[in-house]
Amino acid sequence: MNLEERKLEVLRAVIEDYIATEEPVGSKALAERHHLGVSPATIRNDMALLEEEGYIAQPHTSAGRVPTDKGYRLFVDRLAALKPLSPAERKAIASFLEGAVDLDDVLHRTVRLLAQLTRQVAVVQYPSLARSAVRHLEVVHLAATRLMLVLITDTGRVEQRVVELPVPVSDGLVADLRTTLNSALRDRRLADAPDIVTALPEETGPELRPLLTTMTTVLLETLVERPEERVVLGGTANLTRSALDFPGTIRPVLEALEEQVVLLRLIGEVQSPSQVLVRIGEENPFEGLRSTSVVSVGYGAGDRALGGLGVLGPTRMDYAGSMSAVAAVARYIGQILGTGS
Amino acid sequence: MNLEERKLEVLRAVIEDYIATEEPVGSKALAERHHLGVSPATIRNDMALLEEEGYIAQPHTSAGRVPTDKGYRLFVDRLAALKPLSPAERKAIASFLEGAVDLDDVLHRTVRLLAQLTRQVAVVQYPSLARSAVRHLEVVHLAATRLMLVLITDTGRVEQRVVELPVPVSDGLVADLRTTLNSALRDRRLADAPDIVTALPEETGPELRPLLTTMTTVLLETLVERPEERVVLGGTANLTRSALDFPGTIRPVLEALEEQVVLLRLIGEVQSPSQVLVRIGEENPFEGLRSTSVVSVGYGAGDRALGGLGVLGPTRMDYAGSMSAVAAVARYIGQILGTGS
DNA sequence: GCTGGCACTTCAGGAACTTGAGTGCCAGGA
DNA sequence: TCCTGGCACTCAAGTTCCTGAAGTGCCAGC
Repeated sequence: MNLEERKLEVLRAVIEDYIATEEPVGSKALAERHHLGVSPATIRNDMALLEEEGYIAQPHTSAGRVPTDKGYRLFVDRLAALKPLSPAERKAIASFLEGAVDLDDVLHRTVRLLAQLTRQVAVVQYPSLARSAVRHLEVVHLAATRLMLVLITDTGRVEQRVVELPVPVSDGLVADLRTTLNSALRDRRLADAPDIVTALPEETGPELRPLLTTMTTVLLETLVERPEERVVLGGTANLTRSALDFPGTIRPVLEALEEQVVLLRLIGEVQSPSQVLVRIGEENPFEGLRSTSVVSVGYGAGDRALGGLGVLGPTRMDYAGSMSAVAAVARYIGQILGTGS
Repeated sequence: MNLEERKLEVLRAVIEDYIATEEPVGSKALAERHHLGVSPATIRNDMALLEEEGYIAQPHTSAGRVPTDKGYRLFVDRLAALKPLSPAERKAIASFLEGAVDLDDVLHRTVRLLAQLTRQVAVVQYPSLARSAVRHLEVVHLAATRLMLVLITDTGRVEQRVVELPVPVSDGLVADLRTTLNSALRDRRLADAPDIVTALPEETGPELRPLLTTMTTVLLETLVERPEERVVLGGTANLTRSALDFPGTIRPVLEALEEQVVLLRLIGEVQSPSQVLVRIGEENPFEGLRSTSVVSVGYGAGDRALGGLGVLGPTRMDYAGSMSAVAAVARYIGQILGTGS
């Protein structure tokens, strides 16, 4: 084993021990717990080198070493093998999710499952509207001048908007509207809706045209252009597992987690399924999350990403385990939503 | 001012100062900050009496006094006048909630608003299905043997269930089903649905009967008997405002807040609107919430309670302010949902 | 290039002490 | 009968000091 290899082994050992003990790890402890085949003194030299290169640091002179963000990064990139899940974990995933009754239910169960598997904070994004396809568009005639537009997607999302009309409309006209909208949009992606819909009024009779225009405008504005992206959050109690993880308090973390915008940027940015993304400490774009890491992945049917999910925890977290769990759960959810429950 | 009156005044003063300073309050400080017209020595005597009766306590011999749960209870019952909201607060409520696009949006805004007004954790329950009325029932023919039942209530809730059928059905039959269900259930409360629905099959033709039975069974089972009660939570970061509020950690509190069941029992139990309920410390039915207080109230249209909302914080909280805020927001929400947005 | 030895640094924890806030009680006065 | 000022007492919190333990860096020797 040459110097470079051994240094990497030492880094791995430092990280593993630090994750396990939550305390700075010294050369002697390393020599005892890992059979590196060299003496503590040699390890000390290697550690001095690793520190020079910025992979580990000392909280104070007479303490052991602690991995830096850069150290974790190297670990994640080169050293962390995805561990296959235990049979018990696989079973937990399956049993946790069976019996879900609708989309809300599936996602709430998922977030609990992830939080439990990883013992971290879990975040699951609702399937993005833009990337979903229309399964059905219903128009409900609530009152003479009031319609409700109900959109049902192939991923199980249901969105509704109430629309006030300038003039009363008849039931017959509403039925026409329903037929027109459905035959034009069924099974099409919402992302494609703008193009499809703008051509519609020209193809229809003059009677339907104003109503159709009103409704497609609502559809585009509130469901396609400014779609309500939603996320579910769970396991926040896990933030308190170790008091040492966060400088001072968990307050900034909780505050960041309250912002949907933040959560969406963390796990909702377009990600291909099966490509696990890890953001470590300072790599995070948000002030309050500088001492946390985020492990996220897209989920979807096949290569079509519907949304994202992930976990968030202290930089001192079990990256290998989290990455495996996140990937496995995403695969599972992709299947469930792909079949259109 | 006789002894009893003065004792109450002293209790009020202790509570007010304790809430303001977060520190045990002594007789001298009280005499200075409140013009009670007596000397510290006299206040000391009164405090000794209040302590004997269990309204205040000493953390240790040489410290000032701290209110007990019993003290807060007396304060809330006899001393706390609802403070009228400031114009700024009224304006905040109105502007926060205008422009909400659907029910989810209304409730999410509400929870943020409440958390911000009270600087506590806020909880808002979705309008209870059982207490809502049916605005429309839609049946979507997804595939030959697969229907989706969509329920739209007058409070804006939309629930859907996918139903697999044993045999294929025609579009015409589905239309019949839709008409039958709607004419029977529209504008009726879901709580009354069981009675209405059981009589239905007998009144219909033999062709529709099996389908109708299947669908009403689903309707009753998943939407009436085991309805999905939901809540929205916000402002958890406020738990960290003062480190002293919770013995040890906020962990048990966060854990309790993750349980929908717990939240529902806290704010969802049938409450009449305009009757603010306060649960103080040990009065709470949950282990993890023994050092928190919950201020809750029902909201609804008129005297019909649709759901509950409230805030949760340390027992050392501003009861008067929280009660006012909770009541005002509930009134506002009741109006919005009553008009059927 | 590795190892054992050694001097050095720093933190954690405990003991002893001081300080200050606050109390309880009592005797005297309205 | 009730209030007040005075006084001795108690206890937590902060300060200082000390010691032990853990860990390092460096160096000479193999």
